[in-house]
Amino acid sequence: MGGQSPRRRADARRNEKALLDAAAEVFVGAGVNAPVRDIATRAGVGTGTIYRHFPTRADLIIAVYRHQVEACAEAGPALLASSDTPYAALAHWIDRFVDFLVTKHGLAAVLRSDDAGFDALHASFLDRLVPVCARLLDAAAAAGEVRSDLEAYELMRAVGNLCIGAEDDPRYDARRLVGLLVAGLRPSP
Amino acid sequence: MGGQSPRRRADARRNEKALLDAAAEVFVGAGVNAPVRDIATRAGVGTGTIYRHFPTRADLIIAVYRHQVEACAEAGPALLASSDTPYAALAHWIDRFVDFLVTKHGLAAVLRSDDAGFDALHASFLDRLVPVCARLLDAAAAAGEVRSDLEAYELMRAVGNLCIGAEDDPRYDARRLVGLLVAGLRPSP
DNA sequence: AACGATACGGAACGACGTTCCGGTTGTCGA
DNA sequence: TCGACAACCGGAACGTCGTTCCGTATCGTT
Repeated sequence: MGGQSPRRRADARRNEKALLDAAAEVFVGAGVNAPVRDIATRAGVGTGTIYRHFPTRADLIIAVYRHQVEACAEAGPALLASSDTPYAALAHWIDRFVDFLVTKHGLAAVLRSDDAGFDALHASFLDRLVPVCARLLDAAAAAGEVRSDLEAYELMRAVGNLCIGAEDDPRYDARRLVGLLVAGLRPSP
Repeated sequence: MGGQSPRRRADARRNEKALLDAAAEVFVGAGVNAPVRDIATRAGVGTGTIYRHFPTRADLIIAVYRHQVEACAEAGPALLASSDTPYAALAHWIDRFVDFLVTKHGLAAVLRSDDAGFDALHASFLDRLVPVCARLLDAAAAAGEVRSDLEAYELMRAVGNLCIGAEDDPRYDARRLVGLLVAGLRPSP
């Protein structure tokens, strides 16, 4: 991967960028489940164009948040190197992931796999982040700071689930609950 | 509440029961988000009839699971009386709640509030169960077994969220993760 | 300038939740 | 028993959504 194969037409490249920008704006206001037509209108293109560039809605979401997911992934090793203990690094990294999810309307809700069609998004995000989480988790387990019988995949899904619906309910503080879950990771006495 | 006010027509009562039975069957196979038309067909009625008896889909879901929610609510005080410690009672009760959610396809996913229109279901379930949970939580807090800075509402929502998508993913064990969360409730050392 | 490949726009399709209304059927008083 | 009226029913119809399809416009090249 690297070179964009044969070189596409100028209008195609222009429209792809317009769509990404429009989608990002619409997502902020109306959540990741905003109607496709709204995104197309905002970008000034037809609905057909959106599907030519992003075969499924999940592909569009992936593209919009690609950079942020990448940044989160890269923060993992950095935190491990700069934190006092592996457990502290894990806790901070998960905080960062939670911040990402909570600030994107409805993104967490779409991370769950049961809605067919979002498998691609599910896989894309998790494929990138689970190994990072696994490294932090393993380091903490090796240091005896957490129990060692939990998969990173399971932890990531749990954190994602805990973030669902956290945007519009002042009585529900996802950050705190994730903190509780992470606290529950410590080895039983 | 108690007496069904003026006494409805016989066919109305018959259809309501047929609808409840049909919905329960369809929910098992296709989840609580099964198409309304499927339920109407299975019950042998038109789609209009379903909305006359249950103004919104949430009302139908509430009616279908009313008995099980009630049973779960009643188990709370019983567990508190029969368990060794309040914390054990809380843990068992939450296990029971998790069993309920996990065995109903997609029910947990619909407990989150962000989908407008499911507010009624959200409120109905939580209004009944949050006080029960609060009593267990308070008892455990009073015994010094758990930290005391968490609302029952928040805990219930967290447990509900953790159960989302637990049916169709063998790599995700909601019961265990809820267990971890409950473990995280213990006071910090 | 002219041509072929490429990409565009938006009408069209099917599925869904929900509403509406003409026809039917229970119920109750006479 | 019977008629009339309110209650109730079925399913067609509407609006919204994601997605597909195809006639047309545009780009890049010769």
